Amino acid sequence: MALSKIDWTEAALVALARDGLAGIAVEPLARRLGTTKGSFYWHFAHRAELIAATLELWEQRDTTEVINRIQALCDPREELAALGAGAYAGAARGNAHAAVVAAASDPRARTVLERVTRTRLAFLERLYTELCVAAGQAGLQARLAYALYLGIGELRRADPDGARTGHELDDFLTSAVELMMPPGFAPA
Amino acid sequence: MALSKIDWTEAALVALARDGLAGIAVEPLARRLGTTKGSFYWHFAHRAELIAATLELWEQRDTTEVINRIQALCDPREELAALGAGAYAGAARGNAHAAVVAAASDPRARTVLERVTRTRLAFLERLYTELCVAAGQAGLQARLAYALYLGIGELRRADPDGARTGHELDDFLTSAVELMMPPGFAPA
DNA sequence: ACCTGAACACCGTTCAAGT
DNA sequence: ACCTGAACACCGTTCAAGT
Repeated sequence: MALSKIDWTEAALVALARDGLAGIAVEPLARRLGTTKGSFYWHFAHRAELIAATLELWEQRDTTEVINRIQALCDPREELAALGAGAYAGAARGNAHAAVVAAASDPRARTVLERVTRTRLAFLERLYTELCVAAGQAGLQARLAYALYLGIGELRRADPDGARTGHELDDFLTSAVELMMPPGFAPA
Repeated sequence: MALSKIDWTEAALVALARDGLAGIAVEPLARRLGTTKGSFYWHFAHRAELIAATLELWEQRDTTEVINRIQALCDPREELAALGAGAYAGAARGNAHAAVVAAASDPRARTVLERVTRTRLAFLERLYTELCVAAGQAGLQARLAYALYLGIGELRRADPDGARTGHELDDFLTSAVELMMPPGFAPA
């Protein structure tokens, strides 16, 4: 039965996380969707259009929607703690982010990645401002926290079994959230 | 004139950093080296063999040799500070690391990446032990520092112009090195 | 409106033949 | 020992033809 642009884009997002930008390949996707390449070229002008749609979908899912969910907590300390926990859990869910970073030499990937990065940094900076960090320091604090967030995810992907015991992992995440809190604030 | 395995592998490492695992492609490399695909298949059994050689070369350059250079400083605090500075500078030099992380679903990439990660963590853990961090804490400290190190690099690749002024960048790196120092130690 | 199927160019791989 | 050049399979792209 008839496929839509969305069907192709969803499948492409899965492929992006699995095999990087190169994984967004028309023929393999067509096979997986049980259709032909000709079908694809009805919905999209070319592969580049699918890539653009996939990057947009990734931005929507992993940035726009995540920020909305976190903001619903309405307590800056809890929001920070949730981000700290999400750094590790999120890395398990998918490595689309890793794929986009690796593809940063591609102008299309770079554009989306920069927008996502700035949106996330701005969100964090606002959080620190709400936590009464001096206006001049909130940006620095945000960058440090975001670097730690990114690194936690990357470390997990690089060495999934690195923390042998659940206890080690708890200590690691607790310490990470502590580092993300502004001085004088206990984690929520 | 006659090419060697090394010539191909060096070119492949450049391609890996530029275009990811998929960038290690026989025909484009042959074109760049001014030769034919047939030449490649004299030196290598197949593309997979070139990929393996490239990952080994990456490990050698970006882990083995880096650790040797850092260790030559012979002062744990200076070594940590050098690593902190290198986190940012290194990200500019190449994103082979990002390519390998993104390719972590590939068993060959994952194997090398895990070995590199454990080697680096063990090096950091020894550094913290030399800095008199309690034996039970050095591992945790190492993981936090390495996550921050990775994240700094990834943040730079994601948003190269994020720190508008050189002053902002200095503050960022100074704070990062401070976070990497064990409590009670001033940066070198 | 949506899809199939055949065509062609590009890259991985093989291999017989050249120097 | 090292390389060329032709061959073939796979995927991006096009397009005429089908429902």
